[in-house]
Amino acid sequence: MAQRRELMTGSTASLLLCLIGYQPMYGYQIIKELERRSQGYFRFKEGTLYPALHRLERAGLIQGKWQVMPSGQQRKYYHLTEKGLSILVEKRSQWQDFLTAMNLIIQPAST
Amino acid sequence: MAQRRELMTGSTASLLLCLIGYQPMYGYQIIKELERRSQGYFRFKEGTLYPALHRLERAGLIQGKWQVMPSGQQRKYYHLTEKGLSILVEKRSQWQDFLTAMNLIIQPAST
DNA sequence: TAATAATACCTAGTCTCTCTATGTATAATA
DNA sequence: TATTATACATAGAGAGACTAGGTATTATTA
Repeated sequence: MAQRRELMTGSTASLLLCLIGYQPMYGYQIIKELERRSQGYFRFKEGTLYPALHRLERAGLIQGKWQVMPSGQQRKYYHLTEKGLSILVEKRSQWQDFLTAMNLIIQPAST
Repeated sequence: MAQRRELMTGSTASLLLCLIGYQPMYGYQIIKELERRSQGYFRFKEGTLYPALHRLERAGLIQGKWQVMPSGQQRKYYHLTEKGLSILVEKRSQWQDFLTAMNLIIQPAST
């Protein structure tokens, strides 16, 4: 919550790839979904999300497509590319490694 | 390892407070201890560690004291301040919250 | 109906943090 | 004697999160 900013760097890309991996999503939806699924913990700012999405797209991990709603509203849906999927798999295992290492320090069993 | 840089931001302060909380330590020792305890995962660069220690000291969370070894070598031992201890407690619980939220996204149980 | 809130996208500039590269100095080892 | 390990330090580059601002449409509410 308050202190989240610090732990955020580096987790952002994983979170976005993960969500978009479930199903194609648009930016605003991602913000809401992240908040819902994390039970209110993640509250991405637009100034964080949109640049992050653009970075992922430039890197070829996701691809965005504009869609016009019946109402006339425009949304940019992002879906995972093949490369994005393989990076997602990689990032999941990196998260596990990081988690393991952190717990060795943060929750000490002994000396 | 390779990708650690990303996940690192924000965990550094917690790791340092944690280690120094176990016992007063000096910089070089912290690098070695972090690597040992994390079974090789954490390999802090000096350019990361020393500025981080200085930040923590400026913030009043740790305090450094020069000590001269019998050999003549100088080491700067850091110990936790009271404020540092309370922040450490806080950071431990923040880590738990972050971990919980991440796992809700990264390891989905359902929709 | 008018005002407000929610939806939906965007970015320039600031701030903070990690890392590279570099410097200094001593002790231990080959 | 030369090299490696120990021990500290910082300037500058690069990356990413956030603030603060902008545009536009739709839905709600007073």
